[in-house]
Amino acid sequence: MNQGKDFGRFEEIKSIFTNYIESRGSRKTQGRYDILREIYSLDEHFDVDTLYITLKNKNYHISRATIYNTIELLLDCGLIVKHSFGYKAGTYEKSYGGKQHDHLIRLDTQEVIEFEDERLKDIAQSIGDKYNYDVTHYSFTIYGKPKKS
Amino acid sequence: MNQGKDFGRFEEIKSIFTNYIESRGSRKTQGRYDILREIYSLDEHFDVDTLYITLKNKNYHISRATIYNTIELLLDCGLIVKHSFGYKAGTYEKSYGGKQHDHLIRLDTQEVIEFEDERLKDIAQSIGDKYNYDVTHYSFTIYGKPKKS
DNA sequence: TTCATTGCAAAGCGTTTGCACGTTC
DNA sequence: GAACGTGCAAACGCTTTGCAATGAA
Repeated sequence: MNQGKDFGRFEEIKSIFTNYIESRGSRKTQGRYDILREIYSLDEHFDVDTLYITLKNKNYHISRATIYNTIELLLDCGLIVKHSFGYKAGTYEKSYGGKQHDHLIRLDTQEVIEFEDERLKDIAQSIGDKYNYDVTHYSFTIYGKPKKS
Repeated sequence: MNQGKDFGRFEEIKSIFTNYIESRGSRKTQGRYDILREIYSLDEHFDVDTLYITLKNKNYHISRATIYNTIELLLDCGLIVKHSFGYKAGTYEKSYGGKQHDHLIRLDTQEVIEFEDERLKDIAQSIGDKYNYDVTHYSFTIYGKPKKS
């Protein structure tokens, strides 16, 4: 089960976060770990408000401000990605341990089709090498419309 | 000169827009063409507010609401792209006749490096074919940090 | 003439900020 | 104990909306 898989890796993820926090000289607060755990227990995209409500319903006492603060940290250390397909901003997703997928957007209806293509990884890698970057993740989005045939 | 190149194609671009407007049964207003022309005279990214101010300074009497309205149409017919690198939303760019380029984002500083890679076009095409889509454009964004070497 | 489009200003919505309080180090 | 982080609410900035006026068809 998916959730199980992610939770199995959670210690690893948590330590990535811990290392990052320590490297910044920031503080390891309970709320930050609660948010990280909640995000990694989700199978799909999330937005801040939904996450806020979810945490509230689970009786965590965490404000939106803290969520935004934590998301900033998680983005910086590459544990989540901010999705943006050219619309519907403010959507995030965990980015560690999942299967890479990318998106085909239908321009007239904004329908989203997910696809996988292994070639992209190599290209990302080669561009990273070219500029001497470690690649954390990448995003490939295609826009189009069904062929009129 | 770059601007000259784009203006040379402007009639073509304009007719794409006209065809799209007609296909929707919408109206061909002066403002819409003014906005299109202004966007295609720009060499780089733009945001709505800058476009609004620019038009205002050129003594066009066009409101933000109209700009948003027109941008919606231009997005729908693929003449512009909404950029989003995971931050700094609300940035647009013309997407017809320009050279395809993609982006490598430095996660800690958000510096943007532009690169070109012809392989992406083929991949976009092959994915489009797979789902029977005409590909209008695509966007490949890589996130990472400089190697610590 | 009709009705889509416009301008304007107000409203909406996601995100950020200021401040006093609470917590980590 | 000293900062940093937090919660709250107000502020902010971008985008959308309601409505009367305008203008394309």
